[in-house]
Parts: sequence; structure tokens; C-alpha cells
Amino acid sequence: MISPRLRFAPSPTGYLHVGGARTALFNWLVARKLGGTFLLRVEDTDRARSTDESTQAIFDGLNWLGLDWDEDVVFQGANLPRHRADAERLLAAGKAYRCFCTPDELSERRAKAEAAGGAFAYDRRCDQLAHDDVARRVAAGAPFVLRFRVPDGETAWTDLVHGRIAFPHTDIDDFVILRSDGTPIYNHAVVSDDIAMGITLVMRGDDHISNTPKQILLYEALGATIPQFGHLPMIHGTDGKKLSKRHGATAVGDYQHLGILPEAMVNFLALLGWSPGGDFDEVMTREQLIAAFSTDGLLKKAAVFDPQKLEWMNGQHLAKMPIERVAALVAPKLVAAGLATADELAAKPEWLHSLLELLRVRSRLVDDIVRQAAPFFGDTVGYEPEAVAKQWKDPAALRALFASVRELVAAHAEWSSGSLEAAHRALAESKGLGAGKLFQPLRVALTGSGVSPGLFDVMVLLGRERTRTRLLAAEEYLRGLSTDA
RNA sequence: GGCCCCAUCGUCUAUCGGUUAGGACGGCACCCUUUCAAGGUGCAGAGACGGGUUCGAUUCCCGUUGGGGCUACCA
Repeated sequence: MISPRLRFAPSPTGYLHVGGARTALFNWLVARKLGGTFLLRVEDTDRARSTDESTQAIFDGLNWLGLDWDEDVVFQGANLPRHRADAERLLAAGKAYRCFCTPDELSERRAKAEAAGGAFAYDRRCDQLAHDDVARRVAAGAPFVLRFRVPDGETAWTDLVHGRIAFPHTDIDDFVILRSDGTPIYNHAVVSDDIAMGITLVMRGDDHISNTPKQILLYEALGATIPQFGHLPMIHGTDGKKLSKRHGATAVGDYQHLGILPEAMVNFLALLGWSPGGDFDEVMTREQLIAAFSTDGLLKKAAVFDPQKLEWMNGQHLAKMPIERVAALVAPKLVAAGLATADELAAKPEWLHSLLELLRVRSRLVDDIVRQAAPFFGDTVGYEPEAVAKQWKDPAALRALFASVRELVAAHAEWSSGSLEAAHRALAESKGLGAGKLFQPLRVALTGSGVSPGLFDVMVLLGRERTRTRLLAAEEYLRGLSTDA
């Protein structure tokens, strides 16, 4: 497979679905791995359902994931003249024929066939029409569609993931290729476009397997070279059914807003339906994926989308990526949360980086970082009732304890985590307290919560002055508790 | 109904005839420890079923069952 040309061909009728994103990803991976070309074609021929918003959503999703395409986007709708010309070429060559059956007649016959328990197949009645009869109807302006005349025989191909797949033609109807309004039907438009775009490898979901023999027949009738096909397994929801909105977030945009990183999404999706084989580190960068990728590792079985594993993977990427990128991602969200202004953050990049180092290891989603960041901004903190109830059971004693800490903090020369810890341990010991008996109440005083990064890392980030004011505030709060009591 | 595809722990997967069936997520336990994470260690957990082929089948073949897809003048 030398320099293959591939394409991702979504129809803009919704958002970029994770299944579609994965199809795009595999096409992209093959192209990047083999030095091929990855193209994007928007299949907007269903004008009733296609929207500009959906088209934009597809572009946005692909861009976010970093799946760049190599040539101008092809809009299928713009190729209508060629679709029609190709269909008429087939008619002229005797490979297609006019069918005057109306949709109503067809659905009636279909209903009748199904009621009788049989499968409906077009009976080719219009292919039996006499030439002058056809001419008369055309002259009279009777509407007609163009149907492809399926020859006797069998169509088979060697699928890149499934191996040989064959369909006897007895199972294939004389399918419509051109509607009565002159617009093409999916299979015809796809083949016409794939030929025009020079596509050499068609990779798509395996829900297209049954379309493939029809398309191959069209390639042959049009005298074109048949591309290679590869049918990827589907992605299912946790209940084993085809992934749909019922399963929650299914659009890549949903995950973007949830705080999933594009590299994590790409990594996760790549491992759904593909494996490099053997033992390997599942956390991979885009570059590592390209390096490891091979169509040999494509799986046949449908995979269940596991959001938990996606989040785990996101946490892995979050922990490994350059801290500057984390900062770039989180800063706008801190601003949006009202914790700081962009200028304030820009003024102390090193402080921000230290904070993020502490928080990212405790986070799976980007937004988890934001949720934990509040205690590090502003002069005051709100106390979580549960934390107060659990850690501040003896207000009077704690007030005195915090006063001692305040003295320690004011006098302590080396403002580093290790040094502060040693000093506090000594303080706890001098008071006859276990370290935890001092640290946990102190954590609540400084962060308002019973959960936070290492206490002395917190102090370092807070700085001496804010540490002092928070202690004061806590003492004040505790005074209130004891008078109430 | 017809046609097609698929089938290893709950989930993602390794295994290309011979393994105590390996890893990862999740779960549980323990370690680390000032909390929470992260990290480390350990435990539980799988070849759907029935026939073949073979000295030997998770692996190859057939059938059954189960799941999925397609079956439009949708894409």
C-alpha cells in the first residue's frame, strides 16, 4: 500500500460522533503512517437534514482532535452534475434503466411482501418495458428513477480487516442510483466521488459492509479501478447496544467541554478497535500512535465505549504533558470561575505552575483542577461544614493551637515545604499531639476543606502573609463556635 | 423474515496449535502517608455451547446460541 489516498466522509446531520471521530482517526493514522493523503468530504446531499452548524461542528471536532486533512474539503453537493452524468453514462451503456414505479407503489408492494412473510425485492418490471413504451412515458413527462441493473453472479472483495467477504447478486436488488428529481442516491454519489478523488483505500464503519458490493458493481460499470476496503467495527454503549444519545455524551464536543484533552481522546479512540499487539504502554502521544500503527492490528469485534477508562487516560495525559500547556488550558477556566484575572495569572507564571503541579496529579479532567484551585486564590476561604464538624471539635483548644502556629509561621525563616513540615512536627510534639491532630485542623483553617494537596506545599503557595491571615480568620471563626457553645 | 459481520475477565485487549491464558481500566486489600490523589504490591475475575481436524485446541473447520449491522427515490 504505497501512498494511499483516504477520506473521511461524514454527513453533516448532527455533531461529530465519537464513532465518526474514530473512523476519521483511523483514516488519518493510515495516511500519516504511510505518507498517504487524508481527505475530508462532507456528504451534504440530504439537503433536508444537512445544516451549516453540523458542518462547522465536524470541522471543529476534527481540528480539536488534531486530525488535519490534506486538500480542500469536498462538498458532495457541488458534484451533482457529475453524479448525474455518471448515472446517465450508465443508462446509455445499458447498465442502468429507467423505472417508473412510484414510491407509493413500491412501498405498497413492499408492505404486501412483508405481510406475506417474504422479503421484498424489486421485480424489475420496468426493465421489461418495451422501448417505445419507455419513450412514450418519457415524452409524456412521466417521472422516473434510474436503477442499476445488477448482473448475475457474485461480488467479493478482500477486506482489510475481515478478509474475504462475498455477496451473491441474488441478494442485491436493482438499486436506485438517481432519484426522479435527478439527484444521486448515496451509493452512487459515494462511488462517483471516490473515483473523482482518486481514493485508493476506503475505511469506514462495518455498517457499510452491505453497501460495498453495490459500490463495487458501480466501480466496475463505470470502468474505474476498485479501491481497497477496510471495515472497522462499531462502538457500542455500556449496554452493548450501538452508541447513541441514550448513553450520554457521544459528541466529541461533549468531551471537550467536560475537560477531556484531545490527545487523551485520540489515544483512547485509537485503542478501541486497534491494538499494536503484545505488551505495550497504553498511554501514547499522537506521534507514538502513528509510529505504532498498522492495519494488521485492526480488530473485528465491536468495542464498548468505557468513559471511566477515558477519564483515567485523560488523567495520565494531564500528568505528563508540559506544565505550560496545562496552564494555557486551565488559566481561562480559572478566570471564568472568577478566581483570578488573566493579568494576575500572567504576572506569576511560576507560582501558577507550582500550583498546577500540585493539582494535576489529583485530577482526571481539566475541570477537576479548577474545582480544587479555589483555596489558593483570594484572601478568605469558606469552611466546608463537614470538615468543620469533623476536624474542629474542640474550638477553644484549636484556637490556642492556631495561635501557636501563627507565631511559628511569623518567625520561621525558611519558607519551604520541608522546613515548615519539620517545624510543625516539632510543634505538635511539644504540645503532645500526633502530627495528624495538628495537620488536619490546620488544613481546614488554610483551605476550608479536609482534602487538599500536602499541607506545607499549600503554605508555600499561600505565602507567609496569607497563611497568617487565614489562621487569624480561623481563630475568629472558632471564637464564634465556642461562644455559641 | 432474508443477507452479512462478530464472539477471551464487568470493560479494552495479548495470544499468530503446546502459556500456571498475559496486560490495562474498574473493584477489593495492603503499603506509602498529614488528608485526597498519584505511586507500589497483592487478590478476585475470561476462552458462550456442541461437534469435528490434530499427539495436542482459546487458536483451524462446521453447527447451535447470543449480539450487532443492512434490508428506502436516508446517508
